[in-house]
Amino acid sequence: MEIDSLGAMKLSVRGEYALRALLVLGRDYLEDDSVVRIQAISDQQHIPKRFLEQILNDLKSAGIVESKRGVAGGYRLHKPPDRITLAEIIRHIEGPLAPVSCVSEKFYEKCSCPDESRCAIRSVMKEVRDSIVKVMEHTTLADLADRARTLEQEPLSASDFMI
Amino acid sequence: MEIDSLGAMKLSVRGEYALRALLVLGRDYLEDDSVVRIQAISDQQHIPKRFLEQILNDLKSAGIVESKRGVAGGYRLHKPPDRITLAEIIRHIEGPLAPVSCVSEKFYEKCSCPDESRCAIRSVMKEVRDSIVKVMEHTTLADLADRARTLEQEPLSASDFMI
DNA sequence: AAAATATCTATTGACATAATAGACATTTGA
DNA sequence: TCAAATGTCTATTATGTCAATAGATATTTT
Repeated sequence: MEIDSLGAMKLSVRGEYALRALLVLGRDYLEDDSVVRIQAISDQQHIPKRFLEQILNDLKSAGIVESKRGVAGGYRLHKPPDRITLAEIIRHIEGPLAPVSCVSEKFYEKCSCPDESRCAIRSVMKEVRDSIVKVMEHTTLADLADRARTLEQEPLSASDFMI
Repeated sequence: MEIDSLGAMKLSVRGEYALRALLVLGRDYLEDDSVVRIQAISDQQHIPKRFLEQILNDLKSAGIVESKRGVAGGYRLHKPPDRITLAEIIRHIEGPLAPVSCVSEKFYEKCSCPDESRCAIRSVMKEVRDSIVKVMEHTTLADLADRARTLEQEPLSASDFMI
């Protein structure tokens, strides 16, 4: 293999930060209009603050979060956490969930293979896509927050060190 | 979303070319030592020849293909197509199959989140990883070649145009 | 010896990513 | 009313990878 080893089907750091930030907002979500400061998220999740600004701003334009300015300002989810799926978040931040664009539902692009409609690779990639989407569409920020709460209460198991 | 839209969990073009080239070698595989010329693969799959050289050379160092030099030279699979999985190929060309390195079996890397062992995102990403790996480990070049043969015999179905 | 092929190493242009920076707007509350 | 703390917006930069290209070399067959 090359020196790089960056990874094939990988989330960018930006996408990872987005998920981490939204997990915080999902956990702290209340029906009133309380907000969480960027600085708090940045501290808690070790995310560069200025970079996080951009990401949250981006998520705002997607209608996923909303913001309040001023001295008591900050961010909150724009809709309840059980109505925000991981698929929605990642599609906005990164684009297609599919491993190749020719099997993407939302971002289809023709590929360069000789006959796309009879491409065996494409047909396997469709399976991969479906299995990724199944998890991502099914999991909401509320699920994530629940899971986080559960994990916090559990003792550390040895099997969690290396997987 | 940003202007880019390159995609989150995507295969690189290099990886796609590798699969397409290997599919050709898988289909043409014979027990004798017959080889396929780079030029033939390049023509058939519309892959830039010089780029394909690099990719095949890389696959050779992985023990996936072997080559024969000289005027009747070319490439062939180093082992039977039913013993080469897509996972093996992509891991060599691109690295981890996991969406985040902290859930990778073969390329584990620590991530920057506060407590990896209790990270809810990680636990979801493990599910994603497992479902990707399940397909990739299970599918061999022989499966791919079979599938290609089947697809070629089938009439074009309308549903194959847009998915 | 000539022709056709693979091999190796280096380099390039384009692009995206991740991060940084500075100027600005808004809100609160002292 | 002003100052302080926050979010907003627009640029810019450093870095790195990807995809492709190029040139010189080695090997094999005829």
